Amino acid sequence: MPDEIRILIADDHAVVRDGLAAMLSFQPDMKVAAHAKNGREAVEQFRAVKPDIALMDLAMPELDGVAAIVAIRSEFPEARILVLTTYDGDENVYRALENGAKGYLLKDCSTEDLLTAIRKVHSGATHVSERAAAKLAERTMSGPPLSARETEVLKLVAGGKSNKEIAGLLFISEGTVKTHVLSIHEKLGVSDRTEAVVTAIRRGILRV
Amino acid sequence: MPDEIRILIADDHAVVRDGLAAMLSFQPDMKVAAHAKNGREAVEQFRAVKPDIALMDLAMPELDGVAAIVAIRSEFPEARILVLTTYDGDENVYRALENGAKGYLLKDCSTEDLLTAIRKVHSGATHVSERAAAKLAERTMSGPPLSARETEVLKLVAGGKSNKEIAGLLFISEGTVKTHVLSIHEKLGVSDRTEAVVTAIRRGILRV
DNA sequence: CGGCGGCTCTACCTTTCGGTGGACTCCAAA
DNA sequence: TTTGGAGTCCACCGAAAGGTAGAGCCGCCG
Repeated sequence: MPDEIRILIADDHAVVRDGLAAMLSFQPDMKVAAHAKNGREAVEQFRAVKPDIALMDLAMPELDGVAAIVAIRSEFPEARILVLTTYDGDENVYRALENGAKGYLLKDCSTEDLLTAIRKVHSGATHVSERAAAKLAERTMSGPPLSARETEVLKLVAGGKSNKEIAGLLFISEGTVKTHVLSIHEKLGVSDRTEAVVTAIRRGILRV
Repeated sequence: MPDEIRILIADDHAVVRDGLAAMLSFQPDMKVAAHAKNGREAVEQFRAVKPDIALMDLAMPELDGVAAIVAIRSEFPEARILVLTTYDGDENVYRALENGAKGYLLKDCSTEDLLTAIRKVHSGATHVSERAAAKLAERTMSGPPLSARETEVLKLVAGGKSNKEIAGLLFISEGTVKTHVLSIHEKLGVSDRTEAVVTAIRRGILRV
């Protein structure tokens, strides 16, 4: 059957994978071609079965969804990847689409939405859910992104490190760390390190 | 058919609900009796259909899983509720079981594990996954729980409030706030407010 | 080439936090 | 009834963080 859509499901939750597979098994024009429980497996399976669509969660161990997208698209630039994930901050939406995902759906969408999205992406279109699009707009609105160094500092702040400890770990002066922390405050629109960390977690810049 | 297990699925993600339903539809001895997309609906649906088992996620809007468990069990003390959720801190495992959940599974379990757990709980036994049990042990090990007041203070700390601001909001002195923050540090095993917030989020004491 | 942004550093100041060591009430459990 | 924990308050100290105002270096892009 030539019009069958062959699908790769990548999600670290077995019950979600199996549930999706069971759900898709009712669709005559779709077939689950492979499963993957982390990003590494997703890349391997993509290479092995060359699915028409990859349904990809973002929060996965070993290699996260964005990294898997990057790896797959560097090898198969035509890959059609549809992100299907839970509520994630704007940063994840941005990173996924920036790296070539063709669609972005939240898991609270309906089955019909999912099937529609799969067919749309398979036909070459893109599909971003309203809420994901809203998050993207949010991210675009909310000022310049953190630099690599700032993100590095922020991670250590989230680990409860003091400015002095961070300075030691990064081989820079405590004053420089303060400068970074202050520009993090500005960019995130907060005024202390605790709120900075919470905001970053909520927006998907940091993981817990 | 007298041995059919009638199941209520409560999860805020439609694709997860539908996926689980599709998966369970392959089991001849099980039947999905109702769906609920939040805690309030879960209580209503439980009352309406009186399922043999409720499969309950914890992170839900309107009324969270634990609150729904409390409500259902106050009305139906014999209710058999099986929690099926993603990685959650030890605090959630504790609260769910403390309030009468009969089982606790993580979503990364296999389909067989889930079916086994459903049958076990239906037969009157309890079923807690290894990883959930490990979290429970962790919680038991990690000292006394936060008091209500301390949790209240911690929420405000997570909101980026200073001790002085918290004092104003709670109508207590700044010194008292400091006392609370210090005992939060002790109980969580940290030494600054930022780490306290991150630890609390990881353990499920605070939500982002 | 010139400008801009990221990264680094310095100096100085004020505010906040972390930590110690108390003290007093109230209430519940032993 | 006594003990203990929670919650409230106090005073004090040094350390850390927040904030300001610079400055220099480097690499990229117009």
